[in-house]
Amino acid sequence: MTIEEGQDRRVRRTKQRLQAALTSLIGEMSYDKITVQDLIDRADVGRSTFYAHYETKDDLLISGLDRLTVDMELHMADDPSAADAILPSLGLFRHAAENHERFRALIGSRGIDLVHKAAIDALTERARAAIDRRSAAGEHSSLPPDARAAFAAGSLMVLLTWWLDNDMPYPAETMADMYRQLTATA
Amino acid sequence: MTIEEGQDRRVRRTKQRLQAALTSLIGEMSYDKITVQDLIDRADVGRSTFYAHYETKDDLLISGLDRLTVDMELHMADDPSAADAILPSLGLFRHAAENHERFRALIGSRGIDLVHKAAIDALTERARAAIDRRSAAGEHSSLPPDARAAFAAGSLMVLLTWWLDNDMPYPAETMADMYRQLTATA
DNA sequence: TCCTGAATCGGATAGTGTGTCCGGTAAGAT
DNA sequence: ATCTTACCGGACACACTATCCGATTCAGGA
Repeated sequence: MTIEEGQDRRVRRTKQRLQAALTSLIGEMSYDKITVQDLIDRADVGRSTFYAHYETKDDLLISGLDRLTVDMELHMADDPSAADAILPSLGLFRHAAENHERFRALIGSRGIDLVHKAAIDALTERARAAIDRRSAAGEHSSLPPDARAAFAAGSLMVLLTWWLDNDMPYPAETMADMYRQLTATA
Repeated sequence: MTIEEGQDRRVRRTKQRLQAALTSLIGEMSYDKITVQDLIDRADVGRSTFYAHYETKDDLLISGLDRLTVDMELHMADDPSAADAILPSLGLFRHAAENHERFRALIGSRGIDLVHKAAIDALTERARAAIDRRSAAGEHSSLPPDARAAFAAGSLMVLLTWWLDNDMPYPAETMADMYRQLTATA
């Protein structure tokens, strides 16, 4: 549930504020230390108002996640290698580099597990589609497609996490190359 | 801090009880729903007694983790392919198959993130050592050892997780083979 | 066996956070 | 202008945490 158009202005404003409060707070403290009280204080919104829109703190987080995954998908589509790779990683690495503050807070070993999992799910789905496309095109692999997809998505996240954790010691292009090399056999 | 020898019998008994209570409860409900009250009820131990030994619930969990990682290491050492692979996976897959209830509760998408991370850390360290050994033996790789280690550990966990989540549709041997194939270029 | 110190009990307590409720108010929609 | 809906804000019941302390039990050495 991203913020939709056909709602009362007040509703949009409130959701907007809460989302902003969350991202702003995530930058300051670890996610699980954030309380609902913190959120409504920062958003300057009444307590009951929060619960009128979201069940829990996690709910608010997940609501905002759509944008993240959509963004990821979007940037992966721009990748010049999108055609031949199961998961075109260059666009993703570039996107992560551009938004590294946000990405570091959300993904990575100090990130939020919920987000991490959501990202993996999105990537797995994409990988699965690419694999099916390939096999429809006549490519044969002895490995089960599910496992290949899980591997492709998981190992990409592993590299991305490592990269973010280590302050991005290489350019996005190098990372994409690394990923391609490491998963060449898949 | 595993349960050590040189302590008062009562201390050992208490810790033993609490550890048992935790593992037993993990089998019944998700880890984050478990409260300290649940633990001391199940262990039949006073509240203050719990806090005399552990700071928090996580503390208790982490204390018991040593055994898990040591077990993993142990079983990986028994692996016949231990010599030539960066991470010998067969022993691990077999060990996971034998204790699949426990492993499913701890690792995997429905598992406990803390445990997952601890396992990755242990594997990464092991992989790092193997890589250093190789490079000392004259092997050259264009990829940074840190990244290789993170990739080896992470992708092994990905496969293990996928395997456990999907009710182990293949024997451990097949999984180990899969892992070897998928990471052949590393 | 007896004694001493340590561990445990158990119940009280302060503190924090959650989630719900409701009457009153303010702001949007038509 | 009026009707509708969202919001406020404070109160409330509840759950869980973490600490404390006097009383009790128990382990292990003399």
